[in-house]
Amino acid sequence: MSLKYAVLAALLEGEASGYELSKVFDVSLANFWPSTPQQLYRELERLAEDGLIQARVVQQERRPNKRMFTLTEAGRADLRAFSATPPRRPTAIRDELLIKIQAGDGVDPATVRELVEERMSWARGKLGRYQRVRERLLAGRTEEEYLREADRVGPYLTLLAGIGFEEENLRWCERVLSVVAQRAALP
Amino acid sequence: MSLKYAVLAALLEGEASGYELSKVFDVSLANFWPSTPQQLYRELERLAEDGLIQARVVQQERRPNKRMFTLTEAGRADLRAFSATPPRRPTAIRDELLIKIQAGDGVDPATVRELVEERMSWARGKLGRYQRVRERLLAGRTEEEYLREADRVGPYLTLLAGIGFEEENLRWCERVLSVVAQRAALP
DNA sequence: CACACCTATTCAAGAAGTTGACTGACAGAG
DNA sequence: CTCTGTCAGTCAACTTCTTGAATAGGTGTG
Repeated sequence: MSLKYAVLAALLEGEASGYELSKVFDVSLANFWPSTPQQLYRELERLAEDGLIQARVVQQERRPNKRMFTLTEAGRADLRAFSATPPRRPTAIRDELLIKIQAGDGVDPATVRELVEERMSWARGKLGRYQRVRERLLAGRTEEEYLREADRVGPYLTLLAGIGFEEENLRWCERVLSVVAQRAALP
Repeated sequence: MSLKYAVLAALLEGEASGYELSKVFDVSLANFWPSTPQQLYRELERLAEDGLIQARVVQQERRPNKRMFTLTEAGRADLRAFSATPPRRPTAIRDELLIKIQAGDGVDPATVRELVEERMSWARGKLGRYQRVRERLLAGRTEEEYLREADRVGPYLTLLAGIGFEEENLRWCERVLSVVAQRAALP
């Protein structure tokens, strides 16, 4: 149900093709609303049917044709209405690693350490990508300037959420490593 | 696919009925693997069929009968194997509020503030419940003592993840409030 | 004493999400 | 010159998840 609004929100950035959206979702919205290309294409189909977005076929020379989608006024209105109402469902996190850690007392400490370190390097990668997105948004301005001048701050705020989440993730991983190390050193 | 292991991990705490599990999932595992009672009952069915858990019917006087489930040795082994392999899929977060914030520049600031404050009070509630679980686990001991003495630290570590997550959530909310307030004060 | 909520689970239907393969042309690396 | 990768999608089959309701006695609230 909310994928719909995630797509509409992504289109606030301007016209995009399904393919472009699937890229955007990968790097930016993936943080809080993961979805596969297939889901996107289906959703775009539906949204176009409902008149919330408009499709326009772009003929291309040496590439497959593509359909570019734009928000309609109806789409904007729907999105605004959605954004002004409280979420019906609580935040859902699904993290396999946490299951593994929950049951990890039965596993040898070296293996646990590897799992956690893998997570850490992944989180660092993600943080790096977030930082690059941040630079691009700021475009040389300080954060203060940006927050005063920018038309929209929504994308920046959600980016901060992503950054904060990964940083917290890293702190937690450190904690796990230290606990595991200490226990491994005992009897 | 991983609900399976979430259930097995929950049964490490000891025998439980489907109903009890659905409660446990609500307060503790809900943090990283949400699921509805229906999913649990189906999963328990399957696990019992596969011999990873054992069912035992308990006749009750003034209550409906219940089936209590225990891990079998096969279940324990399967869970151990799972816990020792790297997660195949990355952490997935689904947070409607973030969509609303992403598109929130079109909404009036007072409404945004309300949404964020609602989230904050919800997060505080969750933190409170986590703290109570923490007290129960520590059972009067200091954290250090607990980490040395306890048979299992997995549940404690995932609890810390939940606490850290909600705290980070609150920090982010504060940030959003301050940005929104500052922008509302401008032209 | 009425009404709502708790225990304990099951059923059915539908929506949402996942997986994997297919098309077909071009661009760049080795 | 082959091979991999990118662009821009579509299709089908499948699994998982969500929603809502049914059952039915018991316990607590106002």
